Amino acid sequence: MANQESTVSMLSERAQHLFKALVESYIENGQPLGSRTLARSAGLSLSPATIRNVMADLEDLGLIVSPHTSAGRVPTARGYRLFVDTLLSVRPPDGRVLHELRSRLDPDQDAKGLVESASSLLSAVTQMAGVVTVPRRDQSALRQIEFLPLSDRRVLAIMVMNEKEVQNKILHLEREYSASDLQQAANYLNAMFAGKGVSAVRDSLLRELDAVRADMDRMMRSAIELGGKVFASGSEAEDDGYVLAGEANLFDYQELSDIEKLRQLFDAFQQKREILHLLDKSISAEGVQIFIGQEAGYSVLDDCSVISAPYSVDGRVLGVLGVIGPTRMAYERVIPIVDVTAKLLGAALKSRN
Amino acid sequence: MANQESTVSMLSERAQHLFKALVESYIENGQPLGSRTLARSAGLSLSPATIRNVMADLEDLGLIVSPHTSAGRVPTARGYRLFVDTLLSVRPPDGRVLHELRSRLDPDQDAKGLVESASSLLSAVTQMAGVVTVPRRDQSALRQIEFLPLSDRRVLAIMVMNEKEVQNKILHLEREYSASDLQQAANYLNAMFAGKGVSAVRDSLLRELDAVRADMDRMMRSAIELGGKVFASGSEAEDDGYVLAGEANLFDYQELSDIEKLRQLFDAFQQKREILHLLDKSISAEGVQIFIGQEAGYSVLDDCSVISAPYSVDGRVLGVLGVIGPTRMAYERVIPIVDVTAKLLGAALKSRN
DNA sequence: CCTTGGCACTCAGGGGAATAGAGTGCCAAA
DNA sequence: TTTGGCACTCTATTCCCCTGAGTGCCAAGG
Repeated sequence: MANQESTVSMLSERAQHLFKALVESYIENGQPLGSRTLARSAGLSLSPATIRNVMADLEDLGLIVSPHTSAGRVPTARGYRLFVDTLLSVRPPDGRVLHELRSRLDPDQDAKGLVESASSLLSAVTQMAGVVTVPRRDQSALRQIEFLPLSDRRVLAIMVMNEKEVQNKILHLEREYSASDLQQAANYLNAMFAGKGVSAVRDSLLRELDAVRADMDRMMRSAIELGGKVFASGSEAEDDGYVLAGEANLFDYQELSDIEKLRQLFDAFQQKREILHLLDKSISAEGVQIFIGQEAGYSVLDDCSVISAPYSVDGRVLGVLGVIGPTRMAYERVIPIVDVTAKLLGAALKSRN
Repeated sequence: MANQESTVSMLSERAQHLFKALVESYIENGQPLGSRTLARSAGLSLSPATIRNVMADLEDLGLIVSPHTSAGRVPTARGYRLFVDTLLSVRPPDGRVLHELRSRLDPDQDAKGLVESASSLLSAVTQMAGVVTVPRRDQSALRQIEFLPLSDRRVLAIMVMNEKEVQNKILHLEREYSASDLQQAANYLNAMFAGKGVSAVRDSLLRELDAVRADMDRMMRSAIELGGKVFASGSEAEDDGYVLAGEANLFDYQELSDIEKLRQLFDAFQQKREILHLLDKSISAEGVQIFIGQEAGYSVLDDCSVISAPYSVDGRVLGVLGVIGPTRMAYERVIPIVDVTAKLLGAALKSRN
C-alpha cells in the first residue's frame, strides 16, 4: 500500500510527467503509445530515443507494458493505481451533468424509485454500467403497523417505515386470531415501538419472546407473537440486492469484447453474489473507493475497474453505489460523478419526512 | 397466411418427411445438412442424388437455403413457420421440469415474486431468456384503503388490493387535511368501493369529481377528492414493465454471436418498448403465439424467435409471458413449457385468497 | 418417369509465406 | 545526458493454395 509512495518517489519529475501523459492519452484513445507519439504529445521537446529510455524505466517499475514487441506501451493495473493515487487531477462534474443528476433524483419518489434513478443516471452519465445496492432497512424507523386478516390463518402485515416506505408480509399463523385480536395487537405494537428502529424492535421482541411470561395477558402475548413473526430475522426483501443499469454499455468497449469474458461478467451480474461482496468492501470506506482490475479479487472483473462510494443519511451508511467499466476509464471524470451521486442520493433519501 | 397450407399441399409425403428430418436435425446440431447426411439420417433408403432433387424443390419453395455453395441447407424463417404450424409434434414437458415449475411457483408469494420466479424458471428450463409482463391491475379489486399524514400537505395512501398486494402512493394536496378528515375519507371510500375493481372505482370517482355537487357534505367531498388523486389514471407502477431473466443465456448461441447484434438486442431489452409492443400482440391471442425471425417486425429480433402466451385468472388476461431465443430453438420442447408455465402462473396468481 | 451414379464446379476455411509497419533496444557520438 | 542510427522483433494483413463438403446437371438404368 505504501508501495505507490515509494514508487512515485523513484520517478523523476519528467518521468511522472511522461507517465501521466501516457496514461491520459491511452485513456482517451485506447491506443498503445509509442515513444514517437509520446514525444510529440508530451510537450517536452525530447527525442523519441530519450523517451524510450524513460519508458524502459517505467516498464521496469511495472507501471506500463507493451502488449507485444511492436505495439507501444499501455498502463498496467499498477500503473493505473499510481495514476489514480498520485497523479490524478479530478475535475468536478460539468454543470449539465450536475444539473441532470440533481433534477432526476427527485426526493418525491420512494426509495426504490430513487435507487433505480441513481443507477440509470450513473450509467447514462458515464456510459458504463451503474449499480446501486438496495438501502439497508435495519435502522429505518417503524412508523406504523397493521394487520389484515386473510383467509385460512394467514394475515397480511403492513408496515410503514420511515415515513414513506411501505412493506408487507404474509404471516402463516398457528392459530386463529380474531379481527379484534389483530387490531389490539397492532395498537399495542404501535404504542410500544413506533419510532423505534427495526433492529431495536427485533431485539426487544426477541427478548420478550424468549420468556413469554405467565403474567402477560392474552392480548399482549398475541401482540408479541405476531410481532415476532413480522420481524423474524429473515424479514423481508433483505439487503439481498442491487439495481444494475446500462450493462449493455459494456458491449461498446473493445477491451471487453471477448465474448466469453463478457458472458461471465453478465453471469456475475445475475448471480449478484460476487458483485455484492465487492461492494460490501466499500461500505465502511470513507469516500470513493476504486478497484482496478485484479485488485477486486474476482476474475470476472479482471479487465474492469469499479468505482464505488457509500451513501448515507444522517451519518448512517445505507448502501453503496458505483460504476463498473473497463480499466481504461476516464477516472478523473467518473470519480467525482460517483462521489456526487452518492451525496445526492443520500440527500434525496433524507428529505423524506 | 393461408400460404402454409398451399405450401404444404405442394409437398409430397416424402418431401415433408425429409424436410421435417432436416429441421429437426438442424435444431439439434446447428449444422447445415447436406444431401448425404440427410440421406443417411432420414431412414428412407434413397441416394443422396435423389435427396438433392427434393432439397432443390424445398429451396425453390423458400423453406431452406444454403448459407453458401458448399454448406448444406438450413431452414429459413418460412421453413420454421411451416414446421411449427404443420409438422411439429409437441411433447408435454418432462416430469422433472413440470415438477420444478409447479413447486417453484409457490402461490404464497406476492404477485411480484411470482412474476420473477416465472421469468427465471422459463429461462432456466429453456436455457434462453425468459420474460413475463407485470400483471395488469386494472381489474384487481380494492380491498382496503388508508391514509397516513406526512408532513407538509403530503399524504401517504396505502391500498390493499386483491387480498394480498399492497400499493402505496404519495399525494400532494392543495390544502390541509386533519387526521380525522383522512380517517373519515378512508372509511367512506372503503364503504363505497371495497371489493370493486380499480377501473370501476376510477370511473365512479371521475363521474363524481366531474360534478362535485353542492349538496355533498364536507366529508364526502374530501373523500372524493382524495380518492380522485389516488386513482388518477397515471396511477402507480402501471403496466409499464416486464421482468426479464437469463438474458446472459443468449450469449451461448453462435447464431447470435455477432457482438453488434447482441448489443442491440440488449439495448432493446433495456428500452423495453419494442419488446412490450411485441408481447402486447400476444395478449389477445388464445394460447401460445410464435414469432419467428423477422415476423416479429423488429430488426433486433431478426435472428430470434419469441414464444409467448397470455396468462390469466378467472378468464381475465393479466399479462403475457414468454421466451426469447434464437430462431433455431427446440420448438417442440419450448412451446409446451411456455404453455404450461402460463397456466401455472395464472393458477398461482388465483389461489391468493 | 423416378432414381441413381458420375462428374465438373463452387466455395469456405485453414495453413503457410511474404510483406509492411510500428516500435523497440542498444550503441556510439555529440 | 541526449540523440541519431541501425538492426531486430512482432503483429497484422494479404495472398495463395489446398482440401473437403456439397451442389447441379446429365445420362444411364430400373
